[in-house]
Amino acid sequence: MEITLKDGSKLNFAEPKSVLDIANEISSGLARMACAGEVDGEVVDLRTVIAEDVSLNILTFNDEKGKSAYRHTAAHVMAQAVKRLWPETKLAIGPSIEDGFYYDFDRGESFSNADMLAIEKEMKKIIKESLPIEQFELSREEALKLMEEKGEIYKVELINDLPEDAKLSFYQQGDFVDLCAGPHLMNTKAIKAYKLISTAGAYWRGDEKNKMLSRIYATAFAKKADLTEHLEHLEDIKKRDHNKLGRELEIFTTSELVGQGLPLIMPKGAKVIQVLSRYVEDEEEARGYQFTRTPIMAKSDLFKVSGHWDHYKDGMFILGDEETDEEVYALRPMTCPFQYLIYKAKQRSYRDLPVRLSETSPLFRNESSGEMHGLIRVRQFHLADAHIMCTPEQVEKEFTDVIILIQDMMKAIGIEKDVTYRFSKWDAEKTDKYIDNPEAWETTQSLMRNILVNAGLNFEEADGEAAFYGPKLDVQFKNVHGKEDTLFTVQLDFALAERFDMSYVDKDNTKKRPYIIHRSSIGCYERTLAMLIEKYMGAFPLWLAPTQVKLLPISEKHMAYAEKVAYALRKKKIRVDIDNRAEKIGYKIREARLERAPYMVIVGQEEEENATVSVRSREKGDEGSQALDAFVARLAEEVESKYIYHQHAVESK
RNA sequence: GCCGACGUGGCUCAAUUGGCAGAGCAGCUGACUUGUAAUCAGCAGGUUAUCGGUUCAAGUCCGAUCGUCGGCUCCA
Repeated sequence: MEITLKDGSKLNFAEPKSVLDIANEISSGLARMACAGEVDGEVVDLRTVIAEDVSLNILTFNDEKGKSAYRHTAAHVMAQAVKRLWPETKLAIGPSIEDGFYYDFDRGESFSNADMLAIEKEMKKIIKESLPIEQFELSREEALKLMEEKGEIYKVELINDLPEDAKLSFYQQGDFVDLCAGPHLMNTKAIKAYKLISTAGAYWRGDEKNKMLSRIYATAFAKKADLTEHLEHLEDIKKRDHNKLGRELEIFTTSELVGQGLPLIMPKGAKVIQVLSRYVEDEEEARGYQFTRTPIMAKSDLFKVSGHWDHYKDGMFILGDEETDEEVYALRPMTCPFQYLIYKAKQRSYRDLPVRLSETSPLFRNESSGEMHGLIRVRQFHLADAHIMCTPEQVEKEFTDVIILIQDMMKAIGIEKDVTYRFSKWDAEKTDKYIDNPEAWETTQSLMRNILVNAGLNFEEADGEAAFYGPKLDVQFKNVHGKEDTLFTVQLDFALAERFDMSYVDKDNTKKRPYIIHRSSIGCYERTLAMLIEKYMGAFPLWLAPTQVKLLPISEKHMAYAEKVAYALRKKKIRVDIDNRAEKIGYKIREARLERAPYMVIVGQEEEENATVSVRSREKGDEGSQALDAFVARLAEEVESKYIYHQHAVESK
């Protein structure tokens, strides 16, 4: 047989050989590093015997899939340690994940810090014992018998749910056996560096109706130094956490008196949001949006028509008591029905379409108590929301224009490379979650997929992530903890025009249903602000910075000149703060740096005499002195160039 | 909502493991009038998240509530 390696070279063998043997043929060093193999693109165990011509890639810890096999093995070692310490513990599942691995256990109680240390210690023993890891397969009957004997009820459930013809693969190391498709390393001693990170509750099979198990998150690396680096990285991440930094920088605060999920945006945070929303509204207006202002609450009847009452009543703030009151109101969880009624307030002709209605909407959602997180998940927030009512012929262009708008917004705030796109579809199984109209779902989804493909977007598809009334394009962003959230969304709604009896009169003088696109441009301001804090570690780009110039007079004697400089800057709409305290200049600089001020301007006797300023920028540090006029012009231009960037984009279309 | 950890001046943290709540920074007042990452001195600031219990005695132990954090579930 002939084996083709990654670099194109070929090896010939007369006898069948395992992946590990072949790795050994290449070099003993590679064999030591090998975690798994990839045969004709399929990941296989090192034990897999190859008997025919294939292309083979030996995977090490440096390959994602090799890393995954390595960590999965570490997960088995951890599970073995837990079983040794607490034999009654039942095993659930233990996969590798992005930065490590976890294992879910049912021990009746959760793991304490002391338990975690004990587990780490036991893992060390298991690794030292150099237990060979062996793979074997069983028939369904034998597999069930083995797992039942061991009392592994979760494994029994897993086996029963596997298809009839599934191979039932097991891995064994010493006294420990686990149902597992692999691949795995050859011996427990291969695990060099590991660390238990945290414990958490997790529902069996991710269903809240099931029992809550105890999950242990951990990680493993091939080198100790890499583990240390990873742990340091985790510490660093905490420093950019918007929830900590945002409070330190006086962007927002919270109060127990106000309540959970109700952040108080402080002047600096409010300034960033104001600058952003002015920008967004100007951009939208330039692209043909009209603005509305609609009530923050409505009678329950409105939400009953839209269907939100059925789907999300538990998530709404309801004013009044349905049992006793004649009329019940609710704070609005979304803007759509209000804008639909504006659309319906007059007769629409095909000539009027598309109608693009935009609003910076305060919205209220009664999120469950465990869901709130800083500014990312809150109970009151402000969405840059809009609804586009258009004809079927206009849908593709309108949808594509929304994508362009969102991409322009992302460029403006500098995050276009930090996001991923998700095409969120319905799930035919979950009939209670989605409007039951399979045909409409299929038509709308294929229409949307075409639009996304034509727009050249690189997107993943996700089942069961759609809105109840239609599929979505979600723009996803990962926060510092690696948790993914939707930042922006565009939705194709095939259902609500019908429910609200919305129409337009077409060329042929018949009434037709418009298509509706729901979209946010810059998303919800609170969440976007959180993302910006983490992205820039509080050092906002100049045009967004709450304070653009921090003016630092050398002493109180130079306050008058400082005021003059401030006036010159403010005339150009540059946001200036003067530090007029009787402190030394070094002290003032230190504080201005901690505030992340983009520019510091130092003025003293020398500057006053020559009508100059001494500039210190966030990027370059001390830039020396410049003529006041020149500095003002430079800054004004730097801010302006950012702001008008996309206006040009519109004009050039 | 569920699992777990946590809650001491604005912030960061002490308090001999049940025995007088304390420090630094920030704040205020005064002095200094300063040239590129912390000037000096003084003052003020706490019903230890809240409520209840155990005890001669509770920041510390127990219970409930509220809130924060990490997960799970959910996210129109």
